[in-house]
Amino acid sequence: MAQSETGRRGSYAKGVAKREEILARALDVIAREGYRGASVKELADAVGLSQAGLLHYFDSKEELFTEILRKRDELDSIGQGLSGDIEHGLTADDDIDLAAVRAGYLGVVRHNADVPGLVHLFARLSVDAADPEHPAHDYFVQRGTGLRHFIATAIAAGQASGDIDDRIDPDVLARLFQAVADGMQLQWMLEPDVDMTTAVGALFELITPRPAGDASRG
Amino acid sequence: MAQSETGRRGSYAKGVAKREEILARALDVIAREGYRGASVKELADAVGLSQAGLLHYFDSKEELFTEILRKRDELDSIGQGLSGDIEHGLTADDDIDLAAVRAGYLGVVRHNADVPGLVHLFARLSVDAADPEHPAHDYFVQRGTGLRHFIATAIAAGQASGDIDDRIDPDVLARLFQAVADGMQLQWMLEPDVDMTTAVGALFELITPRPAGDASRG
DNA sequence: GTCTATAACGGGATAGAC
DNA sequence: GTCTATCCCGTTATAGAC
Repeated sequence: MAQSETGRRGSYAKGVAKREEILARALDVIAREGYRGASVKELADAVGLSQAGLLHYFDSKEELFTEILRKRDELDSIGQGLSGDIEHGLTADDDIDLAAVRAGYLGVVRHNADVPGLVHLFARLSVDAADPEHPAHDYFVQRGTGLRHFIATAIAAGQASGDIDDRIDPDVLARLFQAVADGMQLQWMLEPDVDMTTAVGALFELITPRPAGDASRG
Repeated sequence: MAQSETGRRGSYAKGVAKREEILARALDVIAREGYRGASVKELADAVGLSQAGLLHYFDSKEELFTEILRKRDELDSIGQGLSGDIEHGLTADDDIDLAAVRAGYLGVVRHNADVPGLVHLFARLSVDAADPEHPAHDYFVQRGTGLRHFIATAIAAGQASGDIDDRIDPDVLARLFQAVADGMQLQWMLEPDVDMTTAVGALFELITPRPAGDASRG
């Protein structure tokens, strides 16, 4: 248990910076070269450190990977600066609408196509983190909660304004959205030709009472 | 590469039987005690063989696990005897309706709650199998295709009879269903309290034009 | 702070006895 | 057909030099 926190002492500043640099680099490497049960060694090579050198900054492999995920979320989340919000509960509930959710989702899908390794890592960890003992368990729980809150808020707003079918509870619908996102991701990993956009677009269409809903809000 | 096929010679009969017994036993153990990156050794112990003894029947660890999954599918698939159909393309397309899909799904959900280890193994492998080189890759592709075909057929029928919203292409909807099933499974693994049924019920509700659709067909 | 070297372990696979 | 024994590999983690 070394410096798991973000620099509580002045002299840690350098170390923290290096940590960040390592994470950024690792993210980059995994994104491009893929994650095939990546070992600390592999990552160390990519980062330009020895295995021991890398573990100097992270207490264990699992902590390292959890940090990588967290960093990824920090960099590109649903919108642009959503990630902070996801973790702390959203700040400005009002200017969230389904168009934003949709746009954000499309952006993520587009981006993910460029970083298959990260997607793989993410999927892998989300399964492993099912174990309550796993270091990333809480991370995934919180991430899911925040994400659903974000979506549910948008849905509730849409229902209030009559744009969205109000038969379904917003929280339930949010779960549905999350499930579809994760599930389609899985299908895409298995068969990269599938178009995640179509399925999600269908879901959007299903929740709109009107027949033709191309974009924008009513 | 030993006897990967099902008994091509008479004298293999015993071996095949033993294989089956091993798989059944392994399934049972994983179901109850969970799958935590299970090793061949662990499984061998559970089955009452040595590691080498077990590998006498399976060429590699990965083949073993793929076989386990296949066996699971054989035993409990969506309906009762669906699995064979899934693999070979459905036989009787006519008597499939959404009620059957729904009932089948509910059955699986209920059953899965009793075998968390299997669910975990399945999820783990479906991620790993994204790699085209993975021995279970084709299995998952085929399984998905069959499953979606099954669902799409039911949907198409429902649309024809006016029970289902016909805005969405059946194949796309089928993907959506699969995604929801997989995605909810993931959420459930992370937080066992979530009720998979509710979300899927919501999806069913979304695709029915009518407000109150409790069960049965129109 | 970073390296080399190595410990300590566990994995899957294989050889060979029975 | 099954076991024991062993091999060889890769893993994480640590000790200690620089």
